[in-house]
Amino acid sequence: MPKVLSPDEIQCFRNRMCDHALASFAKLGVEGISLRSLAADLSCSRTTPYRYFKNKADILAALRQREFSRIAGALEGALIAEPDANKQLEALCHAYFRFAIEHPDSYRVMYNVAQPDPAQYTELETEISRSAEPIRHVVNAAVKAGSIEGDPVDICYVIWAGLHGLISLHLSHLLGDKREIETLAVAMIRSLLRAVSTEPSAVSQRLNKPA
Amino acid sequence: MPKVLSPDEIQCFRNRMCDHALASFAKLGVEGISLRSLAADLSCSRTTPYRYFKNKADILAALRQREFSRIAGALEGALIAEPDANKQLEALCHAYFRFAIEHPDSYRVMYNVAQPDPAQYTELETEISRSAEPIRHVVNAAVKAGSIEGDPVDICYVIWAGLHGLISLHLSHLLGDKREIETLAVAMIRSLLRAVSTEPSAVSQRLNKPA
DNA sequence: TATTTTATATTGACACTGTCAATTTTAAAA
DNA sequence: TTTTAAAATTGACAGTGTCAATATAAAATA
Repeated sequence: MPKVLSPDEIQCFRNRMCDHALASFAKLGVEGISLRSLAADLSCSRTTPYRYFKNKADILAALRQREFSRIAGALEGALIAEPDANKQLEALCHAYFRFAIEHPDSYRVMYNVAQPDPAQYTELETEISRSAEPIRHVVNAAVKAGSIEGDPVDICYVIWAGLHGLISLHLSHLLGDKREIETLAVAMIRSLLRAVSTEPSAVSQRLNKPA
Repeated sequence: MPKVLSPDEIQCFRNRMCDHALASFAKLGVEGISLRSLAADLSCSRTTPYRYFKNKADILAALRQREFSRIAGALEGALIAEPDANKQLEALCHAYFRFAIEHPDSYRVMYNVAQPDPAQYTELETEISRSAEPIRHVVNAAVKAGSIEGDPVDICYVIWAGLHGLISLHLSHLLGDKREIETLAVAMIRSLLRAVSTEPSAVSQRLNKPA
């Protein structure tokens, strides 16, 4: 009988494909990169990828699932043992920014690429919601501890949107290249914590005054 | 001699093309819509658009320029005569959200579509920076009046990012369809004003407590 | 070892795309 | 009515995603 591909071999091919697709999709968009050129990168024929992926959109979904899993892991790793829930939240926000700045292609593929039939890829959606869990967890704890106040879901969304908005504008080169993104990230995190915290003194500093 | 197209006729064709391209590009992306199908919408031949646009990317640039001009006009119109700079800023933020919610396709085309050779389209970039001017103006006035404190550019970016982030997540259906976007918008604006304001009492309310 | 078997890989083919060149149409000027 | 050149159409080409048909090669069988 024939040689059957082992699960490891299949996973290896899929990973190599995702590796090559990551930078390409992020730079030129999914439609800007041909399946044929990706196949050439892997030194295989034009239709070989069809044995490992259903179609081109399936490659994108696998890639996004991998990258969402990656950021989820990074955020889970940033859940430090720290009694002060506000400091925990601050560390988490910094970890979110750090991942986006260090892996801009990943972030672009996660949020800036149109995914056809998103509801069809349940494992992708699982990783997406896993990536949101650490913030949910810390915010819930902080609300229970009383260090921040309000509807936890609203707070999560406001914080997430603040982080995501700044990263999104930065990655679209809309923030003026002279501004240091790290400085803006610190300002944004300080603003968000100040907005939701019950004790203004803990994060009392305002945005930097002009130099 | 021949019939020469008047500037009005040229503008009319370009506008009709942008009208059809708006919803199409927003829904399926630029590469998901063929120039040929757009031409069919206009009941003209496949290559007729090439007399009015340099190429497909040029259609996108013209469309984005038009939509950025539209939001710029909306924000300029929201610059109310109001002595309280914080209320002015709040009105402007609401106008920003209102435009995005009422014109989701426009917003998607403005921020969610990869524009090839962006630096080449100077008139587009002009409209982009015009759309940012009202916020800059109000923030500068508020800083001068002392009602908000900090580096004006940082503050503009933080506010813009907060608004944009929430809209971006909403338009990507990442906010949970049950949440009312208007509620979240109010919460976000309140958070941003609270974050930059010098007088917490003016915008003292925190995010809504759970129901 | 030689043959069969069948999963894997490749090539062929098709409809479709963006864009240029060559051609036809058309309306105003002569 | 004829001329003229802008405007519109058609032809053509390389390139795309994807399916069907074919070729390859490795493992199981004889």
